[in-house]
Amino acid sequence: MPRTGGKDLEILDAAERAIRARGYNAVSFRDLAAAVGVKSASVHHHFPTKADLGAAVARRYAERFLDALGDPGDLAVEPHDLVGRYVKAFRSSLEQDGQMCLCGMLAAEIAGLPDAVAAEARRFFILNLDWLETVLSRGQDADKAPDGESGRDRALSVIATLEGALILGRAFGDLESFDRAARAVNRGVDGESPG
Amino acid sequence: MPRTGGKDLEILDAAERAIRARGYNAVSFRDLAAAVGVKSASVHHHFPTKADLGAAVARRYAERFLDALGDPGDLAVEPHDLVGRYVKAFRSSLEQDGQMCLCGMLAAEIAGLPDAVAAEARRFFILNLDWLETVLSRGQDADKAPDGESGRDRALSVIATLEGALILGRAFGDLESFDRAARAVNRGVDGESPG
DNA sequence: CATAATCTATCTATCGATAGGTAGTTGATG
DNA sequence: CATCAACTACCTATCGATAGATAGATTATG
Repeated sequence: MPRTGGKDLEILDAAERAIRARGYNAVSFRDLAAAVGVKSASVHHHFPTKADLGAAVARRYAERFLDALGDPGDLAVEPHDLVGRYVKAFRSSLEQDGQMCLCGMLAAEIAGLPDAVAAEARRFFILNLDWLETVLSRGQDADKAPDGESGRDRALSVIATLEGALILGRAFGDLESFDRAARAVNRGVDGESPG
Repeated sequence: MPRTGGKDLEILDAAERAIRARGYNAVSFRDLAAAVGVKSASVHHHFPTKADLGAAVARRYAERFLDALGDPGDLAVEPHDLVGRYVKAFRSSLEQDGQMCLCGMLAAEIAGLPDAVAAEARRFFILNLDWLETVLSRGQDADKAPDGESGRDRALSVIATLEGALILGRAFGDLESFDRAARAVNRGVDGESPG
């Protein structure tokens, strides 16, 4: 077997976990090396610079995240359920040791990041907006958006609410704050004239 | 005159600016000292430890932020206008060199912060939720919330959306992303059955 | 044997923090 | 008014720890 380098993945896992917990600038090669059970020089062997490592972590994260969401145009799944899946993807961040969304964290720190890392973070949001816009455009039969708000606008507000809900969940250290903040997302999608 | 120590304020200003731009862990005493025109030892004279400085920055930020919002129970101002003022307070962050909300940044990094700093960040959100809940309870005449959603829930979603909108605005480096994401906040407050 | 992976050892730069000293101001005492 | 103690705000110099990164030797693998 060609062996796809299990250590690479171990390092990426450790780096992702550390960045999501404490931020890019609070992560060191020595910490990661200790977590994986090697010396820091070995981490440099797999990822020459910290920017290389950070960009690789962000790229893998975005890819995995989008894969888990599935096809936004899948007619076998209702838009409502796809949005529910989307909310759940964010919620699962918090469930794992109260972690942030990796790219939400990176975007907050963006002014202090290497260009390559910042670019990957931006890419994550572009891909997410595209996915959400596709889903939301299916759910709206034109009469659902009489206020001139575009699907892109709704996609932006959905992502914003969920990233912010993660921040609140972390600040208060609970899942309930996230759930209560994120409730508005479902309401906005199911249709908003109750009476 | 007792001289209220103008240098303290200069240091707090520089620290707030740096943390909001790049995060707590990307800020050093030497950077701040250089920005203010003194040596790093002098910064320690005013704020003995980094935790002291971080907590002082967060406390002042929360106080100033709440002061700017004014009285949430002021009957001379419509709830709609108070929420508009709230959105504007967040938007002004982005207008100043694309900065994050200080406490949004701290909450994201919270797992890597000294306890005293984390506590101040939490306090910011408590105070904001209280303010918003007061405003939103005025705007709802019960028939506006038939879905069993509490004022606290709405307050959580408003803050979440705005913190997330700042993240998007930073990721894309523009004000438009923020404005489009934040539009949902105004819609949710003005009432949501367009007719 | 050749290559990949890991090690030891070390470099330079910077981190937060401290020690000790020097002006300049303030306030009380004689 | 003159002197002295106390305090404030800086400074220089340095500490031990850690940062990212590199060189070169060693080990393991195919």
